[in-house]
Amino acid sequence: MPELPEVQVLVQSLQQVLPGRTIKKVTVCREKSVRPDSATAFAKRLKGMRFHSIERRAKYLLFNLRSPLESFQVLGHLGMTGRMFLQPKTSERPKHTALWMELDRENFIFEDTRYFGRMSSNLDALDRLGPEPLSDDFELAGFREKLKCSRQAIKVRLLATDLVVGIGNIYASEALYRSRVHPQTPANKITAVQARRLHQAIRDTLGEAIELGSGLSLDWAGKESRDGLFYFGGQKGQETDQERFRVYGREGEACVRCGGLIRRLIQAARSTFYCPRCQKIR
DNA sequence: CACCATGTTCCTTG
DNA sequence: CCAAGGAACATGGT
Repeated sequence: MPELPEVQVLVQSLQQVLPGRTIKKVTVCREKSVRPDSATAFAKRLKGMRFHSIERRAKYLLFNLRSPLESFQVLGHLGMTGRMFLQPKTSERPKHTALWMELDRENFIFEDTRYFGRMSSNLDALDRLGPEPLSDDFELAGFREKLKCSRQAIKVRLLATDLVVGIGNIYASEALYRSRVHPQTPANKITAVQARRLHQAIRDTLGEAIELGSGLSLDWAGKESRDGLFYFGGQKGQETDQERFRVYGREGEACVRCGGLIRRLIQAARSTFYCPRCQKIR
């Protein structure tokens, strides 16, 4: 479900419903979904803790937990297919529930079909992250400097987490299209003008997606097979990916800017979508 | 059966 | 040694 905007919207939603609630019990259904902690130690450590607040860093959710005796953070990552939501205690848990927490009247569910996601009380993953794209730490000057250090195609660079965090396969194509930069441009060949446009396009693309997602009502019961949130459409009758994305998933369709045909190519074993007429190399 | 899929890490290749 | 490319993780949809 997630790239940065989807995680941000989820964090905002959880922040509305979790603070103040106590974890009565943690059940780990899939041991590998708690890494690198031992699942039993993780469950034991969380029992009795209370949610204080939830934050986001890159695509990680950070749960601030407190008790009269201690306070610590737990990290969550949704991988490709993770979802988190509250469910009435009487509801049937999803088939691919990775772990669940018993709260008061409801259960907190971490469901993850492909099990690439995880939860952990080990925060080491946060150490190696680049700047947040929507914060002041994401400076144009630094962005340009880092681009100079690699000949890798810009699309592939955007997916690494050292240049800037939070951009995934969908928004990489979208941001490049907006800034009219060809996805195969070597990073060190990006001009000053292109870098400025791309820097702005990254912020605009992610920011607008968060705004859109923040306005959708959520399906907290987790009944929708698609998603309780807004990735790939959210609720029926709402805006779907077909309206949200300008190039992603639109191979063969007409570019809304120039009418040319959107093309798909493979970079680092993943699809990239772009308009060959709008996005020229150099 | 084929191919595709929102993320990240690790191993191999050149 | 380094950068870049690709496989792996696991499950499902079309």
